[in-house]
Amino acid sequence: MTSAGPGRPRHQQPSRPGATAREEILDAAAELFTTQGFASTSTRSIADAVGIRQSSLYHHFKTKDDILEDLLEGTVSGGLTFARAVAALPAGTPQTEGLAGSRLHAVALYDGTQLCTARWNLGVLYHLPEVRSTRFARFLNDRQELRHLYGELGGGLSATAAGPDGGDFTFRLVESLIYLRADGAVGPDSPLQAADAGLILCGLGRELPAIRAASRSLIDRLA
Amino acid sequence: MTSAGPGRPRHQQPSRPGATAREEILDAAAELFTTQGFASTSTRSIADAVGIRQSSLYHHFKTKDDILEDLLEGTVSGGLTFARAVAALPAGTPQTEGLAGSRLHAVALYDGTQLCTARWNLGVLYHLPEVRSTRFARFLNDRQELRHLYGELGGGLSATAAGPDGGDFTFRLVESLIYLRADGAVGPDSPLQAADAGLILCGLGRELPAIRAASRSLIDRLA
DNA sequence: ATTATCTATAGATCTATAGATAATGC
DNA sequence: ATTATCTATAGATCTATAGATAATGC
Repeated sequence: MTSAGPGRPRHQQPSRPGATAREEILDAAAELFTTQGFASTSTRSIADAVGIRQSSLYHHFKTKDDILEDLLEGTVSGGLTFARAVAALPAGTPQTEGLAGSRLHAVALYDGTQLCTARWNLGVLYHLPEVRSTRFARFLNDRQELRHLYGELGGGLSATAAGPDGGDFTFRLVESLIYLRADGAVGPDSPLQAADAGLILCGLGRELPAIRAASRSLIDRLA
Repeated sequence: MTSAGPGRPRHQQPSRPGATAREEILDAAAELFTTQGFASTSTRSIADAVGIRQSSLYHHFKTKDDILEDLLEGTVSGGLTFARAVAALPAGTPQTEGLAGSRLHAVALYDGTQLCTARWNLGVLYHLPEVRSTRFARFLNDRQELRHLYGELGGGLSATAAGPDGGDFTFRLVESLIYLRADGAVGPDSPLQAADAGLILCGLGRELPAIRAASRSLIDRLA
């Protein structure tokens, strides 16, 4: 299903989505890390899931930590790019801020949808003690920047509109979708309603339909 | 500083709170599990932190999993006992439900305070994939019962007063304190404000001072 | 020549058990 | 006799490296 490139044929055939061997490894690792845990998942079990030998992983990744870093980075990079684009738009023009909070809503909806619909619920790995180390500084920095952008976008809103801490509160509500999903309350099947549910709480709920329309147009333009 | 009981003297002296060796082990394990991760923490490092030999752990616990089970159970048992007592009170009498939501508030405040002030932030272990196994059925069942009690207590309230899902939403907000604390926004120093902050969002905020007084009296009577 | 796989293995763990030893309480 | 510790170790891992092999592209 994959690398038509050179090299010795595989010991076993894989049954894994992914255009390249590297992507198959990432997908298998994501499944095992989220269902068995990171430290409990051996490089051997990842390799088995892909259909290659344990040592062959090291042709694609330098260490096991590198696999996790790639996965974590992938969960935040899209949202960060989107949030940067939204934050770069001039605020207050009818198109971008026709309704107070629509920029914040758009970012939250984008992120929340991603968290709910991604193939694996990798967010459960965010708070692993292992991830706090400087080894994952790039991911941690990106997540921190995203959090700050929420703060900026929520900064101009009234206290009730974005919750007690402004945009930072919205950020935390969006990330709480991770645990909703872990408990089975939300999933790829019912993503948008849940993301909206999180936002209703922000006080944005009063004008949700109009805000939703405004934020959708932002997403269409920027995503 | 501990077990004055019989047995050979310890190889090294511990510097760990706890009236018994068992409690010292639990405290050391809690620190290491929350800061290094469960699977990444070896039984040897727990023993080192206590000042005993690795194999001596097995006199107090049958397996490493048993240590985790004890710790998890300890985070939920107090709140469950309290919630059962509150739910057993007749609803609607002035003393117990003088204000709509004060029973729910009392339970949430009790749990939230515990999550914020406990010596270690063990809640970060709740969503470990390892914990989902039947091995931890007792903890999982207790947490599920607590969740149901939130649902009962929130069932009679208006939708806005307890959030979109009733008490279940309050349950999730309270548990989100775990991640607030992991991010340093809340801790043993600023527990009650944060727990209240979580509740403001439930819509209970409107009459918070009066509700707080009613729930405090519940806590004083039952805790 | 480059790429991707394989076999084989070093070296470092890690959990749990077996059995000896020392201190106390009866 | 009971309790709590210790030493020693079995047996099973686990990560990462070294070097051989096979397929492709130039």
